[in-house]
Amino acid sequence: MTKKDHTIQRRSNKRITARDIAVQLGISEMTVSRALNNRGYVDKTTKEKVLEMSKELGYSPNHIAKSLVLKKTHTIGVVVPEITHSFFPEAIRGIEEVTFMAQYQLILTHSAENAKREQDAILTLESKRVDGILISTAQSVEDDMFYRSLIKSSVPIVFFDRCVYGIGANCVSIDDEESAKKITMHLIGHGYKRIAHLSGPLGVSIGQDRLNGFKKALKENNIPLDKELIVESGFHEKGGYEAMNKILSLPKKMHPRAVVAVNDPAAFGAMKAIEEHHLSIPKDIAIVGFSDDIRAALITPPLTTVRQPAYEVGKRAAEKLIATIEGKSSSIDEITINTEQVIRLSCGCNKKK
Amino acid sequence: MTKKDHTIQRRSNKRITARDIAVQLGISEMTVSRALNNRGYVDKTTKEKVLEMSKELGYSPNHIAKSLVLKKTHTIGVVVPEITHSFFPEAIRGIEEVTFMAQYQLILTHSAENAKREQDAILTLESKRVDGILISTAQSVEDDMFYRSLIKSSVPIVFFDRCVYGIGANCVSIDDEESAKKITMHLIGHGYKRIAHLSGPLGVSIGQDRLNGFKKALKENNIPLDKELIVESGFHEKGGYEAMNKILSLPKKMHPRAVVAVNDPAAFGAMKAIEEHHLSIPKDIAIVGFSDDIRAALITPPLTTVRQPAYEVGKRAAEKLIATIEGKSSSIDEITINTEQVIRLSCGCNKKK
DNA sequence: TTGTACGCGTTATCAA
DNA sequence: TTGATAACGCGTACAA
Repeated sequence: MTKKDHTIQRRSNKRITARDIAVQLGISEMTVSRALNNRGYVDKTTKEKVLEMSKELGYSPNHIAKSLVLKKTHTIGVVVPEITHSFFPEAIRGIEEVTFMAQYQLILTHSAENAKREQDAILTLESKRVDGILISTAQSVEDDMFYRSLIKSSVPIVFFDRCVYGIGANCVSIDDEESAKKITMHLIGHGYKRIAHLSGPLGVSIGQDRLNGFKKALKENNIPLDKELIVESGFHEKGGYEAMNKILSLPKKMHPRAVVAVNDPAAFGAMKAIEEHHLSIPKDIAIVGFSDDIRAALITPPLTTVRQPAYEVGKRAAEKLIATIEGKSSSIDEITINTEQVIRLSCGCNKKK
Repeated sequence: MTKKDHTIQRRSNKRITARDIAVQLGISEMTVSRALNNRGYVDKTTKEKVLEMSKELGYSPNHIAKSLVLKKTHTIGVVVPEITHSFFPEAIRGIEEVTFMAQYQLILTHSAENAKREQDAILTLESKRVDGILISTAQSVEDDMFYRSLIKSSVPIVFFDRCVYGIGANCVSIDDEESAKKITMHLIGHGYKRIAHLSGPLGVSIGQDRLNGFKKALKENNIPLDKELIVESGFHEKGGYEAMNKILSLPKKMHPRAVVAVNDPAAFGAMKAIEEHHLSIPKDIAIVGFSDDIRAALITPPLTTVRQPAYEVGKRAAEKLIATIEGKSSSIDEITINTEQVIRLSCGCNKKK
């Protein structure tokens, strides 16, 4: 039991356990456990010895064993459709800030917009016994059933950004409908009447919501809805480009005077198409996006858009999840985060007023 | 043991275990385990029954318990300094692709460029018994000692992008020095002689490496090094702006004709400073960046830069780590990934040739 | 082909 | 203030 022994003890590459410390000190594992976790009564001297020996042996507590008995992993699963979508790194950052403070780690999974992969990820997360899961769903949402049984399971869930509604699940998202309505109103308020919409995939809630907001704005201003001016573009540049080309292939007098794109990448694609048709933005066609992509301010002309506070969404979702995990919240909430309009040149609204 | 019983069995919100399945079927836990994992001999009929009952009860295998006995978590820890740095989402995406294929999950931690937080993260990852760790270090690297003892521990480590050299660790990174040298050579090749460098923090390897590459290029072309033209800007826009202002506060005839920025954000800041001095890019001062930020192509004038294959870096690092974990690789490698020059207008090199 | 005993590293509980 | 025992859910090794 001399110092030398301790050194020798390290020989094998086996991990040091609480038992090793106990044996070295000639005490029981329980005392070691208590000393290391400040739980129950431990003699001050004993405690110091334990701490010292723990350092000397390079002890690293085994959280796996701890989790098994405590039934708590201090781990949260995060499922996102596409890590590189500029929105998600920001959102993850918000999540991380909250979970870091609360001492949870994050298992990050990426569904690649694939429902099957998403389900597998969630199942794995359950098997890893995460304490809760944050989900932003893939585009190809198939069966509600999976989510319905999921929220009945013992793992707390909070959806963020892309939610599944109507199944009694927690959700933190942008007020997509309201925001889309407002930005459309903004165009209308500046005299535009004939307005097109490049919509997201209608299977995804935000695609549907933004379309609805667009429609509501028209309706409230008694502007008739022209179905040919609503084209599904999806969330990417390519889709925006194609959708806009489709619209521009209409007879000239049917062209829109303004375009509301479901998001900025789609708007970028559309801008390319508009330019290729030798039309000017915003003189011939005004355009607005959605998301305040980092490129929006730099493109020519700078794109008017709706800023989504991604960090805030992630933060609030994580807060709600942790509150639920720790029993401080039992309600089911649908939280919406306010957006902010960023008026730039692409909508041609600066001059008119 | 009738069907009815199974349903009743679900009452409590306790998790279903292999034992529950065994009891329902009147067999042993081991048979259940074997059936579920396709290991050893199991009667075909028995196996089917187990699988069916497993589904019926909604069994989710407890990976925590599994990990404890198998001493393997199928989890990899990732430590990045700043999730939102455009480089990292890409790199994580590369990591994710590899680990997904190999059936590992990712615990993502973020050090916020803080060495202390990074160490805590690594310690926690060790306690969670991850099978390996991928690290991109924080700017404030303090003691090698921590890393030295880390790589001696039982957890395989691979550094990526920002490495700690000279301690015998695996590393996958950009050939920073070579790339910086090449882009500087490119400027020199187009007639620029008086060239400034906005350097990164010299405590970080990439800051040091790029500076060295810059110096080498000058040296090989017998261009004298002017210390006043090397200013530490750090990695952000603000630092680039300030550093450039410092340079522009020199007497006019000491101004550089070209600038090599440590990365694109720093270049953006510098461009702002140059414009505020009513100087034209590239006519008065040419500039090049490093990293091919998503904004580089859109800014005016478009920025010449060095594209870093972030996805590739992440991918290779993950491959090396998994190979090490699974005993298919035991060498210590320093892998460098080639970069690619993206020549745009900011360097004024297009016209001259 | 199936079952039994034991161990993985930790903590809760109760006794000393 | 400390220790012995059992348990968390699963897999290995061996026996049947």
